[in-house]
Amino acid sequence: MSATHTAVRQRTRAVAPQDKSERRAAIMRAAEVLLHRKPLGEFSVEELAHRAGLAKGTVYLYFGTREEVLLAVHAERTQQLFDTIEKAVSARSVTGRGVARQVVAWLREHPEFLPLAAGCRAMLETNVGAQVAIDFKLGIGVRLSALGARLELAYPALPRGSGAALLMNCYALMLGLWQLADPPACLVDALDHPDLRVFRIDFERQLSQALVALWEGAAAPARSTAKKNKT
Amino acid sequence: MSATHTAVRQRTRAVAPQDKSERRAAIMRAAEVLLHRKPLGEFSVEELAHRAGLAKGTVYLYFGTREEVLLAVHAERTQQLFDTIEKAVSARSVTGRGVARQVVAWLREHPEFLPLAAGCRAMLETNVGAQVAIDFKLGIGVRLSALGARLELAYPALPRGSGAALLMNCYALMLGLWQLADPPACLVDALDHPDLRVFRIDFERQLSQALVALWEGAAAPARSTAKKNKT
DNA sequence: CAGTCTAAATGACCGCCGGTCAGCGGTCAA
DNA sequence: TTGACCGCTGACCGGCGGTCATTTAGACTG
Repeated sequence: MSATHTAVRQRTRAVAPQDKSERRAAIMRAAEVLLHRKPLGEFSVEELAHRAGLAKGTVYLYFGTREEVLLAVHAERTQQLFDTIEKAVSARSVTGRGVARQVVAWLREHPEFLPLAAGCRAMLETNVGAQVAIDFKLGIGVRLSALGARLELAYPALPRGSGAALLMNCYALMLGLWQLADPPACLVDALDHPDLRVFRIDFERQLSQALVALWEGAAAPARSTAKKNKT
Repeated sequence: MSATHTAVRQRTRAVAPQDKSERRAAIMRAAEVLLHRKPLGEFSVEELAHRAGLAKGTVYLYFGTREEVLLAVHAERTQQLFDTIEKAVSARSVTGRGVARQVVAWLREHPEFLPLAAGCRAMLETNVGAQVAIDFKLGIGVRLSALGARLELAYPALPRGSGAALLMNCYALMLGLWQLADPPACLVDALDHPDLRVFRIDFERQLSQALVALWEGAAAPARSTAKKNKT
């Protein structure tokens, strides 16, 4: 009775472990393309599968949930961002401004990064396996610690142990500033309104300036802080 | 044939404009309660309506979409946060540390604020009428400009016109730092892992310190910035 | 090369949820 | 009293994330 299944062309099968990881990677590539074309909210598994040349069910052989696909893509991109920062920090003389310029340039080349980053915590909270979430955070944590330490070496004014915290602050500022200032599509026409003028900021410029402030604030054990608590 | 409708208890009707706005407010109150109880991802209109003692369809008489309910609640809460900041800025002597302490205290009392704030941009982008989005931004923009101006008065070291930008930077940092550092439920057990130690930060402490750095960076026309571009 | 068997791939199907709308009945002016 | 207006309802719809019985590629054996 349930001969509902039609005859089907099946894709060549991924049997060897290497084939499988290639297929997994192919899905992630397709996801990236899709993220370029559509806003995050319209990212559907059906369309992802279609773009990857697979059936929807196949995607779920390689990823647990829709969010895990997105998280995997984001983890990869984040490592690339770390590469960029690492290169900048390894430059002759490290300044907040110099690093900021590199990061801002990288962001411009990867416009899909910030939307994903902004949705990241909600994904971790909502629909991602605990182990996947842990692995994601681990990948970032390891890199962040290492980069923090390297930063302290390259920039001796930094108090010992505060390198990673400085990086987190910078990342946080970047993420939050984008969420505040990047105008959603439905608002672009209205930005001329005088009371919306506040939001017409030069994202890259303001980000740079704020990063420099954080940078210098971390280097100089802040005056008004020093006298008070030092635990 | 379609006498599928059963006999029904109807709620007292909101006829007068005031009744209507009260009902609208009641829905928002119910939404707040729901946000206390459940994570944002599990916020369903069905349950919202039930908690408000209404049918699902009735909610859509007062709000256009699920996201518009959330946005309305968030707008209200944001105004409260502005009130807090305004009070802090009106204190005898304004310091970054003083304002930071007030804000952090307010955040602790309103734990549902940051998750909503983090989802805010995605909501504006995805499923909110253009006019609603504009009104939301307007409400914040007006307040932000005013508060920025007042901040410049209270804190003369600030360059003219940079008050609102400083506030935006502070808000951005707070928002981003929470997204980075506040552990999702599924990660709380794993935080003992050495490579996750980086994320075990004292949110309130790190936020305070970073805010102070931004504050002082804005007050002192940054050294390394001054010599370079000034457009 | 034919036969056998493992498991990769498929897509129809399920349940959930945001959103709709035809109909019910409370309210109030005439 | 009455009838029209309109606030409210909840069954229903469509879309989407996720499942799983079924199909069959293709590895392996003799």
